[in-house]
Amino acid sequence: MLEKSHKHITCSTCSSRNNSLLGSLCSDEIDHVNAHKSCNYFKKQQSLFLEGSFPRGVFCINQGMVKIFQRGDEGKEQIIHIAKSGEMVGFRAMFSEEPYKVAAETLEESNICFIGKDDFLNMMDSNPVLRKGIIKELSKELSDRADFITNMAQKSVRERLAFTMILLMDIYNPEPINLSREDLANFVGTATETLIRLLKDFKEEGIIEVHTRKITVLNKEKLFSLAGK
Amino acid sequence: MLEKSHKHITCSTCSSRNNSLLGSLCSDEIDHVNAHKSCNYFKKQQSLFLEGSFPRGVFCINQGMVKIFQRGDEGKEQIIHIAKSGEMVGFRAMFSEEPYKVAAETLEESNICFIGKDDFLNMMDSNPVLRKGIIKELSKELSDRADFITNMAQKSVRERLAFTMILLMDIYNPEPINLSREDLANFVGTATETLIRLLKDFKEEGIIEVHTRKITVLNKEKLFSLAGK
DNA sequence: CGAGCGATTGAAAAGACTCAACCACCGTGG
DNA sequence: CCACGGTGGTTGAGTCTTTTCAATCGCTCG
Repeated sequence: MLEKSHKHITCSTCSSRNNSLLGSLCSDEIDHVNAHKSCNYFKKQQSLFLEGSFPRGVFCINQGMVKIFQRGDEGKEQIIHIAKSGEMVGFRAMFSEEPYKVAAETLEESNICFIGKDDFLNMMDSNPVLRKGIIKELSKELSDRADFITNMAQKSVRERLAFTMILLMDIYNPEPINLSREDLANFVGTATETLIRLLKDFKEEGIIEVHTRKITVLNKEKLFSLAGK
Repeated sequence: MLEKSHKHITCSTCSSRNNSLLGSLCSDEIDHVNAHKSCNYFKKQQSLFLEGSFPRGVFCINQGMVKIFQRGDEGKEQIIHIAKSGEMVGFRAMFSEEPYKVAAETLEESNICFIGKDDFLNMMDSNPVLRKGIIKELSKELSDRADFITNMAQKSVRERLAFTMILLMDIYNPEPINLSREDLANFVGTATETLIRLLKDFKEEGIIEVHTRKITVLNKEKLFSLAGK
């Protein structure tokens, strides 16, 4: 159980920061961020920002899990990405100076800090390493999304489920995958019923093990070959 | 017909530059680019770069049309984007320092300039406006791709075709859309046969007019309502 | 204990794909 | 100048995947 603290989380000792985009900050910069950011505890299924709203800064996940999604015409969610501890979310729309095209919501209780737009942009101006990191990150995500598009367009639901489970395995590692059937379906891009039937198949084929919401991958190799990679 | 020149195209008088990412360059920078870049004439269906190769710089389209695509497991292309005059292609992988995940190929004969990696990166270091432009561009494309993913996941082929035609209309404007059936199908993410049948439907419904490869949109409103926007 | 939501199953329908055949246009070479 | 071959475009029929709709189950929370 997560400590439900509204307490300040100190950047300099934040274990999630090292392998994050803010890993390159010098101690002066850290202190500055630390002094200007705010820290918040989020319950499960709480919203960070909504589609259509305007970015006022970036969110930095200290502990927890956040889904990034879009709502299609009939209100069905399409999950684009799941962010975990150490990731920053919400900076894309801030750069493009447009309202968010995606929404963000916690999947579990989380501690998440918030850095204001100006603070963050100033930091980017003065820190070339941070800047390069951000640009690199944006570029990487672009190519991830190209893969995502190609998968969606060309693969069967079964193949996409395998692919998605590989992604989720890395995200949840070493814990089992823990998502509602609906969220899982909305990530794979299929109907909930179809997803459930496929999970059953995977279970019968010995690829996964299921305990209510928790899914453990037993045969990673088979998953890879199914995903067609 | 395009002038098949291997002649140098002068940046300072390039009509495509004003509304491009390089619109912000001062005259010194322009001169520098102009002196260091190379210019090339590309035939139709000529490759700019392949999936898996390493970026050595960026391509700047003076005149012409380029498709950006990925090849799926069975070799079927998925078109991710179509770039036109004034656009730069190939810089994403350059930033992420990874091999290209996508390939680029001309759709028609084109004049395309090439700026070396070092020249370009140096320019970015010294020009904050260019830098902001690039970051903004990357962010915009990320949200475009989120839309693309949601469309792929949730819409029918018919709806996706409508959506794609709206995109293409803007790209080809004021010319009619001019793509092979296969390329069009590979953009929409469907089989060529299915695409042809839907085109026929659209034609019968008075939405489009078709002359061999050339497609003219007659009823934009209907297209919008079909696309579900 | 009952309401309600998430998960599951079944059956039917719809959408899209595959395969195979055929057409139409275009440039080439005889 | 015309027959030929090739490529891209088109059509039809059958099949399969996936969705939809409806019903049921099971658990949790008040």
